[in-house]
Amino acid sequence: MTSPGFQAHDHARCVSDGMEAALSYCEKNGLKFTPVRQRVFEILLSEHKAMGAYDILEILAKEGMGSQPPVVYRALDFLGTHGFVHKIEKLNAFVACDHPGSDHDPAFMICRSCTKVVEMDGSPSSEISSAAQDLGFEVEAVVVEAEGLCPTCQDPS
Amino acid sequence: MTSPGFQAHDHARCVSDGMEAALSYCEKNGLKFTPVRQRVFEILLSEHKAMGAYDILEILAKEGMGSQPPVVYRALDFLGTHGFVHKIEKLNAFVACDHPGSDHDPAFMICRSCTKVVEMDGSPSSEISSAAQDLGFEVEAVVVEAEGLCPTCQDPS
DNA sequence: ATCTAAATTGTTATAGTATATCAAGCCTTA
DNA sequence: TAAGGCTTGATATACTATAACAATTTAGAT
Repeated sequence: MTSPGFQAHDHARCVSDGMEAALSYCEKNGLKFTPVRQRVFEILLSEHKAMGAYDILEILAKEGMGSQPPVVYRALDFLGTHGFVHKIEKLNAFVACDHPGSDHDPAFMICRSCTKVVEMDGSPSSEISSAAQDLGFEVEAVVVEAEGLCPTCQDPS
Repeated sequence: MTSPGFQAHDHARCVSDGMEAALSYCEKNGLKFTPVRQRVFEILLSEHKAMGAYDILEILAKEGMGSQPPVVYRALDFLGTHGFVHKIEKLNAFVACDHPGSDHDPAFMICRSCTKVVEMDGSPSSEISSAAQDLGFEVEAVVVEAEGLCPTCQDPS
């Protein structure tokens, strides 16, 4: 599966494929993909944008699926642990991922205008690992977040 | 000035050199390096660790330099704008930098055990720029934060 | 079938991080 | 010295996240 980047694409596929991948991953691994967890993932899948936990909670609340912060944070914790969503540290917000379970260190491009987020593939930066090695530092996790303007938002067309 | 990395070093020099560099930069550029700003910078220089805004505020308060959040956040904003400190997004915390004014995109190694932070030099990751170019994304700022264990903390000596 | 243990959810409360707003003070310079 | 701009003081509030414990559901063992 290749990322559509910032281009227009058949987004319904993103949602259904992502959901299916997660479902089958959970089944294979004996994980409980409960209604709240599914719904939170679906909400995040519905756009390639980062959403705050409280934005998600608001939607859940309207649908009667729980109205207190722990509900959404617990779902996000589950989804994050199993690689279905990632946190964007720069924004204190969350995005869906479509590589369930893979233990990758993601790297992101974040448009500061339309807030769309694209996940880049490939382990970020051998430069980091070599700098770390020089200092004897043992890297366990890496946050890489590039903020800027997506093609559409560069164009005032 | 080469970074001492995670090694022992004459830390008094870090503080005095950092302070001096900031003072002269402010003088050159007509910036007001007021007492609160200086003190906040000094507090952050005093250890190569990230500190939360409220930790800093607590120290300021004890010294009678202002006891409300805006005091410290405004100082941090000033220091950040002019490149004296950086925010560690992963920790919601701040570290001193010793390259005043340089408009660099810093990259960090953060020890999760002792919380020491080392800033790496060199623009992080040409891999990011090339991936961005492929998608037509215009990068304005990059966050790179590697979390792990420093040499000392790997050793249970 | 039923009991038990573990995981999940509900709920309340609170901790931690950050900013908006407006009033007051201070420098600078014209 | 008056005017304007930057800096600080102070109050209030918004936003993000977790602790703690009770209630419920689920899955497995007997």
